[in-house]
Amino acid sequence: MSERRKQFPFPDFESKWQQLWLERQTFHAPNPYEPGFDPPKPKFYVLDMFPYPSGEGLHVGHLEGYTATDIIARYKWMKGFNVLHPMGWDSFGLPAEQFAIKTGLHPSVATARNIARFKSQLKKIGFSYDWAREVTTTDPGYYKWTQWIFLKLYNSWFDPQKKAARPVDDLISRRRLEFPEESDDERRDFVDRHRLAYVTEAPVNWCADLGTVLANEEVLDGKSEVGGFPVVRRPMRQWMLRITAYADRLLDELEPLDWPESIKILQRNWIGRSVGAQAMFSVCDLNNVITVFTTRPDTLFGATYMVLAPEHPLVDQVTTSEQRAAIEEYRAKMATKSDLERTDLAKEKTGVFTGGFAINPANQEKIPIWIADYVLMSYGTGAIMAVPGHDERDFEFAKKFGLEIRYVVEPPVAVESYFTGEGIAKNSGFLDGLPTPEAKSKIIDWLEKQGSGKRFTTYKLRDWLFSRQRYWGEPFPIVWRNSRHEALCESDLPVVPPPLDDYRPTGTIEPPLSKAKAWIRLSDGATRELNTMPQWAGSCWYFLRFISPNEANRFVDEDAERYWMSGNEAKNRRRGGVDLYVGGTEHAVLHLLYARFWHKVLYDLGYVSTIEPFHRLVNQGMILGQDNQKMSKSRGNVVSPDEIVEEYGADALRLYEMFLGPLESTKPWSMSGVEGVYRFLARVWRLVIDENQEGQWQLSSCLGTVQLSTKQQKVVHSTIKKVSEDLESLSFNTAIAQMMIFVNEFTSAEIRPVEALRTLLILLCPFAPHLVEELWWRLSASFAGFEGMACEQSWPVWRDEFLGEEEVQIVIQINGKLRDKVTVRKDLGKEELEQVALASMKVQEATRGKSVRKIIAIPNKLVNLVVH
RNA sequence: GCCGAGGUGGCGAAAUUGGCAGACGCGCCAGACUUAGGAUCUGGUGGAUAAAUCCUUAGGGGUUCGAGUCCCCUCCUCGGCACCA
Repeated sequence: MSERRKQFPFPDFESKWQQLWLERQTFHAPNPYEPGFDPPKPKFYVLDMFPYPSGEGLHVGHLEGYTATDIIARYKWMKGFNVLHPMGWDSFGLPAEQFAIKTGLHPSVATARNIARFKSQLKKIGFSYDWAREVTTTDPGYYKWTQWIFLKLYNSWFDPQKKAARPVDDLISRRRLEFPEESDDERRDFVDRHRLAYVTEAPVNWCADLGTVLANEEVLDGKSEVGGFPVVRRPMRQWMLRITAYADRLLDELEPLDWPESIKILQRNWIGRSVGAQAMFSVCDLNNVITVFTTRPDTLFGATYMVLAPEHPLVDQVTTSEQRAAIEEYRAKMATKSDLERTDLAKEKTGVFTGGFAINPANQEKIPIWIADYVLMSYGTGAIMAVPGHDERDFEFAKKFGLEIRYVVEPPVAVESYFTGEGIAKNSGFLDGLPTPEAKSKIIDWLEKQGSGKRFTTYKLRDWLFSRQRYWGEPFPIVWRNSRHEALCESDLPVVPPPLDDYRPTGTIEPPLSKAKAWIRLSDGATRELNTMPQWAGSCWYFLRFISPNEANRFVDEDAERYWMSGNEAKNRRRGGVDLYVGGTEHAVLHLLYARFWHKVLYDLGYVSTIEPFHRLVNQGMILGQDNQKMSKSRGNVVSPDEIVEEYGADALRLYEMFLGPLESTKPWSMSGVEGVYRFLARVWRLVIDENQEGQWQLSSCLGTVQLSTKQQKVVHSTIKKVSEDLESLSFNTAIAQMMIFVNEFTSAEIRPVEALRTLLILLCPFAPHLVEELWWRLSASFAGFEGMACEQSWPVWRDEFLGEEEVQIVIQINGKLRDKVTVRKDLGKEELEQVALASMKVQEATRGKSVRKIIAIPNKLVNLVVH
């Protein structure tokens, strides 16, 4: 096929226009105070999720979002906006390093090569990126500022009163005032416990095959998200970021964002705010209490036993000597099991009695304390009060081990076994007769008065495990001295990783950086932190660096940040952010949550002007292979953009990416579909260009400057309207369909009015920019109105008076079924419509011998006769 | 199990406030032009039927003059979470 002559000569002109756009800096957006900056112009920041440059290159799935944003960017330029549309590379992190290990190439070499490959692929598609703003997370000039932001996190704490991050210095001086007698070391310990970036020894997700720990978000079903290797829990000393401090703000400030509701729900579920109470149970014969969290404090009188997680610190003390052997056996069994195995056993409840008892604070009854793996150490307090009458899990456990079941809530309709809904309290002393919400509130008040409980909110969200035992990541700007961590000065940034030849995992928990003996030791005896940051670090703020990628003195230029991130509502400029952010759902709880967290910290400390980074978010759907399966190398169904550009051209690729269906939905690729839009582009070409006897392309002889017919006028203006409106709602597929209708209409015209073609070319320009520029340029040789480049024309405006006709077709129904169609004057009144309908021959036939009960007439639409 | 998104011709899909179901494209069929067609142009194309007509938006019920669209139930597909107290 490639031997065949192309239907239009895209190979001759695509690179020509790409070069011209570059040379003339057509899509360079000036910042405030820069030459060419035009203050009255509105701004528009349209952003893609930047890729990590893998060795595989791009496939057509990546390009769907990129094409959509490019069309919007070009459209906004034509609408008179100053458009920020940048691209860069998320080049640190596990995938890049795994690839490097596989191929034996140093990550820096492989990364540079992959970036070059990705960039040339993107350039061939004619995206209007402002390449002067390109950023690379592995560039020292970039990660200097990633490290700088880490220092801000390290040197801040979360003030619960203000619900905001504040410099840790404030905390130190405050502490000094409050506890003047405290030693420096004690004060440091206190401060270190409050930093937003802190070190802790905690059970973490260790993946031996990857040689690193992983964040909760990176572990799926007990396996690593990258590679699918087994992950086990083990205690290790790690860096954490205190994202949990922001849980409420991450939830509440999510509400006003223009994001898909489904993504908001994913984030809400991940944060998992749960409102209830803590209650304290004293342990019999021990001077100790077990604190539990419950969302149903109203069922306290129904708590007939307690369960501790096997790892709970009080298990040892509670266990009696008779039960110790059984408890130890159970705990040992649990310790060897991975999280996956533990949840797999979920079908059948297991557990062991500790021999110990606690006192139910509500009724002073003695209740047994068990341990069971259905109680998780990582949630709530790691201990529960079991209410088998009103909780499914407690019910199953109580049934299995013959524990007492007591019902304390009367359900609205009688149920067997257990009832988890709301009802009326019973068998609950002073709560009896109260509906659930009132009972909850009353028992909490009572607990608080007794000093044995309080209102409490728990979250599923855990602090963010921020260190990795990897080579290819940002080094921490931290050194250790006398087993204490210390921040480096800003002037020491960037901390550049040592040029290791052997950067593979060590096979132990020691990070690869431990191999760089000389790099580790500083002259003053301090040693460097050996962990590196996770992949997500660089992507937490890249959208800010795009604003001023070469700024040397600050992570982002202040004026430029205020300009590009500002909201469009004058009344609330804090409600700003990127105007349109397009990317896949896979980042719903990882990147999008982390980036929001960093942004809020930067906002609190006064470094950025908006509380949220991304005002409007759109998720593009996945593109499946032609076999309806997920595109993957192993299935052999990957479609590369290179072959499409070669065969059909960049414009056909762009157009098909948008024509195959709505942006948000999952849909399969089809090669014959590509041919379809390719044929459409060829029809546009032939609308303007003919082939002469010698086989050369020349302007068509059918072109002319003639008056448009009413019908043509209507097609032109309804196309302007449809394309404009569909672009605003990102309905690219239907916009293209309308342009096809336009072309079908004018293909059959004897003389093709140049004015109409000019409008079509402008509308098509954001979609198929190369073809349009070429035709525009060729037309400019013989016709007026084609000065400059097509992409610099202003967007056309439709006029309603050309949309309508004097006559409209009216549908006549009998009992809701279509019986006839008539053409009448537009806006004909109801009474006249009824007369017209009754006069119809078909209606008279159908209603003969029957009575017309009712007539519904909707002007310009239909008449429905109800007949018996 | 829970939460979310979906289910419309042979295929990808359209369808303001409920108002002609299937726009547009692919595929298929026929014709034209051609030495030729895997190019192009023109016409046709949801299903059943000889036809008038009837049926048709996963399935069932409901509201309505009128339902792809609103309400209730069931089934299926995809995505997320998963003993979260």
